[in-house]
Amino acid sequence: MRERRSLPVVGQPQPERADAARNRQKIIEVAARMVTECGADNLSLDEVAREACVGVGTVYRRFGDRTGLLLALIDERERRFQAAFLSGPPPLGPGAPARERIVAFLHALVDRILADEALFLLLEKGGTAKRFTGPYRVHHIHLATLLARACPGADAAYLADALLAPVNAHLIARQREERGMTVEQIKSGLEALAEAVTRATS
Amino acid sequence: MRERRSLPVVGQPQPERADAARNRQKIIEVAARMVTECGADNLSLDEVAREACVGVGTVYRRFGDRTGLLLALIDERERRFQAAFLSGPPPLGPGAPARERIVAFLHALVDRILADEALFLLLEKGGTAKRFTGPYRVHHIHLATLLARACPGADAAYLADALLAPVNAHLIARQREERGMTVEQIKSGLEALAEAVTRATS
DNA sequence: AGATTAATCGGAGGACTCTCCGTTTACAAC
DNA sequence: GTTGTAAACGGAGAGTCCTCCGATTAATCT
Repeated sequence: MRERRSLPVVGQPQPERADAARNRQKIIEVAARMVTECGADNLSLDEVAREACVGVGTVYRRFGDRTGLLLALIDERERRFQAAFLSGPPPLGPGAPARERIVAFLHALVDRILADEALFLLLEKGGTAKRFTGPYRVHHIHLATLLARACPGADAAYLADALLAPVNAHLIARQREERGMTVEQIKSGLEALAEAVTRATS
Repeated sequence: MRERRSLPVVGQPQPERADAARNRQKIIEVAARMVTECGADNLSLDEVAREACVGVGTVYRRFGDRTGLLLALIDERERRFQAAFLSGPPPLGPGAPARERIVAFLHALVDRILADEALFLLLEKGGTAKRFTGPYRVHHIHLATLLARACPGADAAYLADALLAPVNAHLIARQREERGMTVEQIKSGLEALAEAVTRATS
């Protein structure tokens, strides 16, 4: 047993080996292409591996499982979205009254989900574990913070879950396809909900 | 080509053949037992078929797919629940003011979901198609009717979706396990939501 | 350069869902 | 009984997800 070759830098996650990084990139590219080409629910990880010229094992080591790959595909747009509500211009970002920010956030979230609809549909099929692990947690914290400010005394954490629950790819898809609702109608439904909640407890 | 042997009785679905009925029953029994014994997420239809001494094809012809079997397992308790809110004693059944019935319904729905928690968790993983095909549709119609009475002028159909959305096995499981909420806390969160909605638009 | 070693690779294999279709069987009519 | 036929049966097989582990290789040390 010898000493470690180099001291690990705390806080800096060990950088990936060159081949690993290359493969991660290639897998993401191939998967993204296949999703836009063939629709997302037929996305087979075996096929992704084949098209990317790597073994199946490689896909799973890099991304853990199907859900992990989905989260990676969602990542880029999601970061922009998060930047927008955390530090962008009002009313989505800081600077506007909490109540307005809540409505702006819900509207933007609808658009966000529609932009990656197929991916979110797939994501929502995964087990509880990861479904609330990715973007959801961030959205929840943000909304709960705004709600705590807009309605002091209420259970902000619960209300955040309750407002987030109807903004869900499966439900929205069904409202549009089966009940013929437009995006505007959905947004104003959410707006009414948000206003009812913030008015009731202030 | 000969005439049909007997005239089909309109409205009465052709009765199942004896062997078919027997197999359906046996499959349901076996599946129910396996769920209570081994937990529900490890329920393999191959294994159900083996234990029930039928071919896999039989399971799929009887129930269509995994979700179909799940719905059949849920069915008995679900019927009792529906009878309770459609024609049972108030405040859940008819006779109480709409606003009270809404709260009573949401509370009862939480209990309903917890009673068959494992089954509902599985059910929610299925695609959009069947998830909104089974109990959901009935719950939605009922709640929308009550809402239309309690808040005339509002979009009752949308509000029903919005109130139903947070009553969802995955979310409730997470609220309890990860955030340590009690069932009572969840119920009073829902109650606050329902009151905010019905107050805002009346 | 050459050696060392831990990280990475890749694909065989197990378990699962669901489909297809040739074979068997329940039921009704005679 | 016998017979005809629509319905039901059952299991092989295709397509998936994911795991495991021996072979390979990138990065570092001398």
